[in-house]
Amino acid sequence: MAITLKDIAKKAGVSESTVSRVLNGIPKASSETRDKILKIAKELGYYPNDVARSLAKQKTHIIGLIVSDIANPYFASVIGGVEEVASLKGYSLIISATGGKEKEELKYIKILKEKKVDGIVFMSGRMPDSCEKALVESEIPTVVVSRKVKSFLPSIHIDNIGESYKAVEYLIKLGHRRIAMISGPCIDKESGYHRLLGYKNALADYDLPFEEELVQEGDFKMDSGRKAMENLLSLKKLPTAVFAASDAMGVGAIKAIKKAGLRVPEDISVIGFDNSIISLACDPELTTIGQPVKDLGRTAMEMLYKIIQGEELERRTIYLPCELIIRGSTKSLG
Amino acid sequence: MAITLKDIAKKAGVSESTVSRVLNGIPKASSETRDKILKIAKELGYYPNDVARSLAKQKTHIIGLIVSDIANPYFASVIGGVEEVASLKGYSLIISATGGKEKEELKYIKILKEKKVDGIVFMSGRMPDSCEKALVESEIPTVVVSRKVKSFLPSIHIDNIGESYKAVEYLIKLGHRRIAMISGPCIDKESGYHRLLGYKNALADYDLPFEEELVQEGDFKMDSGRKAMENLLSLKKLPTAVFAASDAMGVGAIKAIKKAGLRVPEDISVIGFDNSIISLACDPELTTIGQPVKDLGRTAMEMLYKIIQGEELERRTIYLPCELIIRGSTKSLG
DNA sequence: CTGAAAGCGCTTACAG
DNA sequence: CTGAAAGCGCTTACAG
Repeated sequence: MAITLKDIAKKAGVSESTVSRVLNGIPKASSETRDKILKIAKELGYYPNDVARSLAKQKTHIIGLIVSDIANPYFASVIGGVEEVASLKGYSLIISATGGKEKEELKYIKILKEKKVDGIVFMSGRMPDSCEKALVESEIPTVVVSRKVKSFLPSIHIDNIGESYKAVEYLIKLGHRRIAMISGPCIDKESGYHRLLGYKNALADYDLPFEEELVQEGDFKMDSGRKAMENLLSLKKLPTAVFAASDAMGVGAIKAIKKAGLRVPEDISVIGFDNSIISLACDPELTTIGQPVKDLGRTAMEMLYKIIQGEELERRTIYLPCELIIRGSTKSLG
Repeated sequence: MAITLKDIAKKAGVSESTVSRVLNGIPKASSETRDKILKIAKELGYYPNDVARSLAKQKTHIIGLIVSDIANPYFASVIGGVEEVASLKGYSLIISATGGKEKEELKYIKILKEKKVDGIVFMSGRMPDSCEKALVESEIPTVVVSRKVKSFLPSIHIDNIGESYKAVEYLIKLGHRRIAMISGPCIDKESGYHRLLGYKNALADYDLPFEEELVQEGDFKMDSGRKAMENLLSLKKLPTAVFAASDAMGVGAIKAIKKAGLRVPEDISVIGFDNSIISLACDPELTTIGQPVKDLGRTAMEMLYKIIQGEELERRTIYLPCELIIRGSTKSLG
């Protein structure tokens, strides 16, 4: 059985209240009783029961994190950022993986409510209305990562449209005119549809025609990028550059291009999105849009902390800038 | 304010005890009161306060996970496995990142004790005596992942010596006689020293001489593999094959080899360790030893669950087998 | 089948 | 400066 306040109180011949105050550093004890209590606590190897404290204080100092897949390096990095700041502020992190399934998401929101977490970071696959409703109704301070919200819930994003625009614009400025895109699934609003939109916008602004055949849809994974590129390579008129909505698809594209006997970037330039580790592993190394993954997590947790503290958020929707990282997979045309 | 048992009891005109029993499905209530209580609970939108329940039951249904770096894909995958099984068994996961620092490790062990977690999965960088002592003294059921322990603490591993042996043996059977190794830091007993040991053992068993100059120490990251390979390439007599103790270093080695104008695997074969995503991103794709990362996590959690349930563990130390995955970076000699 | 009571281990006004 | 008491929201013998 663990040592409790009562044990210390008994041994010190004082009340539990006094022990509690001393141990919490509330400065209303004579240094005499103080020292005695501290000494006994140490002797007995006392450590507080945080469950009891949470119940009494109505605060758990736990943040709940809902994510679709922990093992996904992107989420893992964001989580790393959340954890870093949470730990700094004295919070622990409960992590739940939903596999992007709405039912699981709702289940975990319920569990987190029961666990009385002080806040929630939500970054599961999509953001179904049901989840958003549950989050709002939970009245638990919540920050949403990378998902558009309809309610007042605060959220943090990257500007998928603008950053994609940046990538394509870079290709255009390199002299490319026939630029293909390997997009994500368009049902994915942010990383799918918005990145495609950025591509379209850039083409439009630079008076380049949008051609259906130059857009192939993948699922963000390497193999889908490979297949998408094979399709593009079967076109009568090849593109001179490809914008992939993820590094993995970009790497897949490079593989397909090389397999077809063409060279990157001499024959076709490829640009990715994410700056994940694989963008450095491939050959040539992939030019890409670097997402501030860790900062997304950090900032999410900082926003959450403010809300928990009752502070006003200056902005309920924050966009973090990405960085164009130029490597060997892109080349000026001519 | 959230709805409590008391609210339901009052509205239903029964005692809290009865409400508690009904809500917990303890079958000693007339279906009449039962239905009434359930109905009211639903109306009021009641959900239990798990903190109070934890205090009363002396169980939190929380598992604490101590890891050095969440963002590391290897750990992220293991965590994914732990989470999967934990969730299945009705446990939540608190995750703490230590950066591999002993001080942080001790701090988190303390926090987890205070949070009264039902069990701990420990997979931080090393396993300092102080940590092991703290874990043992905490009396919290604990499973250690990938770290040798001195105490009775249960642990789960891969056989680093044997699996490395397997990798090197494969190269030998391909006809290679001059095989270099890019090892991890030897202060890292398991992934560092033991993998080197497996290399040495294989050489010895096949009557190949061990040559100091063929061993270069890296830090498991890509850049260190590149540098290590550059050193190897400056040898008068080049190796025909290289065993890297991590995929990242293997990829770095490939880059260095290609940069020097040589080919993989025609001139030099390379084999890695881990089967991480980057082993598929590089060119050629890397032959490697595939670690059962997710299963390590799953099994750790299953062991932990048994301990929590008070069951006997058949084996306190479990080794999970790895798989030799043959890809394009290795080639038969001649 | 149901209720009153004690308990889990803390915190925190309130008195003194 | 310190203690008695109530409270946080549950669970669980024990009686009836």
